[in-house]
Amino acid sequence: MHRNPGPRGTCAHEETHGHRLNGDAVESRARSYAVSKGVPFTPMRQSVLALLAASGKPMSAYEIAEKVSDARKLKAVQVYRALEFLQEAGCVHRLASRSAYFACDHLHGEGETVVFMVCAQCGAVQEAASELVARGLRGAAKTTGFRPRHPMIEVEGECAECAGTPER
Amino acid sequence: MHRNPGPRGTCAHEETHGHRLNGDAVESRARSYAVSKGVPFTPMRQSVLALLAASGKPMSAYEIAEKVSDARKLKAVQVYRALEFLQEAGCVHRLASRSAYFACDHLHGEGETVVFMVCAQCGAVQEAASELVARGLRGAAKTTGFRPRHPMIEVEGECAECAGTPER
DNA sequence: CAATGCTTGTTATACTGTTACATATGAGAC
DNA sequence: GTCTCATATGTAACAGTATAACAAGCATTG
Repeated sequence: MHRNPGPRGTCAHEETHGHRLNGDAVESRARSYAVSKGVPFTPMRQSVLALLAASGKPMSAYEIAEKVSDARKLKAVQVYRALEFLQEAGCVHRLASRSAYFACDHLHGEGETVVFMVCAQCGAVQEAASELVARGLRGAAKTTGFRPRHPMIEVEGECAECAGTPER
Repeated sequence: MHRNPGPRGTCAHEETHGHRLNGDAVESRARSYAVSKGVPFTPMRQSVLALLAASGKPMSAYEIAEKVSDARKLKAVQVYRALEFLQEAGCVHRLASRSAYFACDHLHGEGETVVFMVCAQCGAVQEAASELVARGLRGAAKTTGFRPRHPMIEVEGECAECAGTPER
């Protein structure tokens, strides 16, 4: 499961996981963050996170608003507020390439460079932390003095499942 | 007629250039593309490209519509149409993280992995083609069978100029 | 000329995200 | 208890981004 090519020097840790995630784990991380900030983990936040975690795929804020169907129809702004909290908590990320949000149970380290691989067909997201990519970015940046800030990168492509099912 | 930058293999070729670009070069590439497609390189397309090339920074479609100031006020939809052509021609890229478009005179090879470094402060974009990043992505993808399609990645950070001028 | 194919002009609309303000709720201070 | 304060929620309006649909223009070609 874990490939570790281990190119010399600093430990290159390559970890990958798919879109099946542990809802309880991600929620407990959100709760911890709420406690650390002294703010409540409200039902609103819980609902949005639970929906994203259960879906396992990126959703737009308006999709979320529609599908958080505990009777009440949420307004987009409410969803955005919940998402803001969840992003701060590190439980949810935004995919700029799709203007969509998805839950993630991977606790990202401080300087870690995370790669989000987005399937163009089914929308599933896989994450991987790649030290090799991180080094490549640092190398590219060094020549111009650029300082990478949020090393979160998105790559479009085709997941294994969709590649195996060409014309659906 | 696409030139394909040769040095490949295991050798990591790192090429970088800033946001000063050659307006004539990028326009002639657009013209070549137009010829190859048998469509005209119209004044509309020329204006949008010229503005982007002269600015050297990413601009939103609506900004472009305002600033293409040859008397006529462009509608957004017209700008989007021009941008569509220019993106196909490879002269303009879209920055998903900012919903902005910028001109680029770098002819990207087929399987090349390009890194766009976006300064969070001034908005300037620097490009670099990194073979090391490409290898990292392939490695990360291989573990899950993911096939990267459009290896164009965006990294936010701080450019050397802005880093040297902390509070402007 | 007529037909075709592409570009442009115009209107409308959908999607994404934020501002502003009123109200509610919960925890501590008195 | 109740006052106060900070935060969360509800609501409306709006700003910004992007596309759809269709009419009209302008080439080139048969």
